[in-house]
Amino acid sequence: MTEKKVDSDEVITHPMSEDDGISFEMIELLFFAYRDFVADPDTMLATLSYGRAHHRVLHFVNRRPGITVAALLDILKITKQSLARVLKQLIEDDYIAQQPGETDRRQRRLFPTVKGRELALEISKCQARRIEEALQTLPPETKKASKAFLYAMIEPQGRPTVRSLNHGLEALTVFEPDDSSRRK
Amino acid sequence: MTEKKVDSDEVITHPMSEDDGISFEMIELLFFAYRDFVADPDTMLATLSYGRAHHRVLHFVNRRPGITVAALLDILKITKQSLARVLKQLIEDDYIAQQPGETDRRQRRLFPTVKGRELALEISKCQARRIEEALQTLPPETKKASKAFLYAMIEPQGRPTVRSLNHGLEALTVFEPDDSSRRK
DNA sequence: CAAATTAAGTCAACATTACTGACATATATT
DNA sequence: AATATATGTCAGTAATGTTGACTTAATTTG
Repeated sequence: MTEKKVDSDEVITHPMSEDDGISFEMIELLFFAYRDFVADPDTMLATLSYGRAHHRVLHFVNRRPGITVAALLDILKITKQSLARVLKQLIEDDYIAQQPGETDRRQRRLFPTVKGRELALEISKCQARRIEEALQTLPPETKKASKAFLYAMIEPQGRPTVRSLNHGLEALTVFEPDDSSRRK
Repeated sequence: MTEKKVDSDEVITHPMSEDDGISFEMIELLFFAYRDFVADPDTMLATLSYGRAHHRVLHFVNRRPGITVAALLDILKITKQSLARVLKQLIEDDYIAQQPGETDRRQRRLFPTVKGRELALEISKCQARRIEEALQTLPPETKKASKAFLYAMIEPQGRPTVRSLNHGLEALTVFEPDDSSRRK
């Protein structure tokens, strides 16, 4: 019966700290850095009544024009229903257009419109500016080291996707999984 | 009247790439790394029917036992209402306890219970493990460089808070703003 | 001391983003 | 012809966030 104590007795007053052998600093840096990192896009998109979800869809469609819905779902790790809502709006508002797949006409491939590309670039520029400004104040090797760290923080099975976005390995689930004759 | 073109004409087929002078790689690394970073806590807390919001409240209360509601709102940058909902549950479930402030009895200072501390530590350990595993594979200077980068990514006005969490500058809006006679 | 301010809680209403599960349609594949 | 796949859609629900107005209690200020 010692389970239920008086409130003032069971309370802990000393802070959790690095003494516990845990890198709280890094944990919190990730939290705060990411929070501020997405704040800019959030603000910009709010003027269009769009949210973070719209941004992500717009971004990856611009990074992989012709991406299929399935591949997009795989990147975003959200459900079809969640995607459908924001995608519908983006298409209605002419930021994204659909075209049936040439080889597989069940697919509805997603492409940015000119308007969509402009918006995506505007937002990315804003985020890139924050990154560049942060790096400016630091030694040049910081960028490489940070990239390596963030990359290692990603689940192994997600890493190929990330790489493919930057090195044009388009046949890697993301783009044209049918045209995989070139690799593998 | 050249604004409204046929769909197939106005579509953009080439990917946005680093050629546009923007570091998309870093942007996406932050996105994917953060997504996987919060996935572990999300999973653990889901078993308690808690979400990310609960985690954040629990975390900072453990990092700053005795924190006031106002200071917590300032860290989390959410509204009183959003906080109230999750805080109420955490108190009901005996993860967090309230005590009136000694000098200012309007305040309801928040403390972790033993149960709350245990949960917070468990989650932090999990996140720290991911960080340490990532760093293990990389040169030793990576940690310092990454910390510096993430720190520089935070809005300047938020940086003192981050530092205070790690260096016990408790009198910095976060903890005991009344008892500021000791420093300053 | 009375008035104003502050810390916190509460209520109502609402928006966004996410989820699940079931079902429909068209197209490919076997 | 039967099955599988890609996508869309519907209904219902949950978590998290917002705003604005109001209350209570305690502190500060004129």
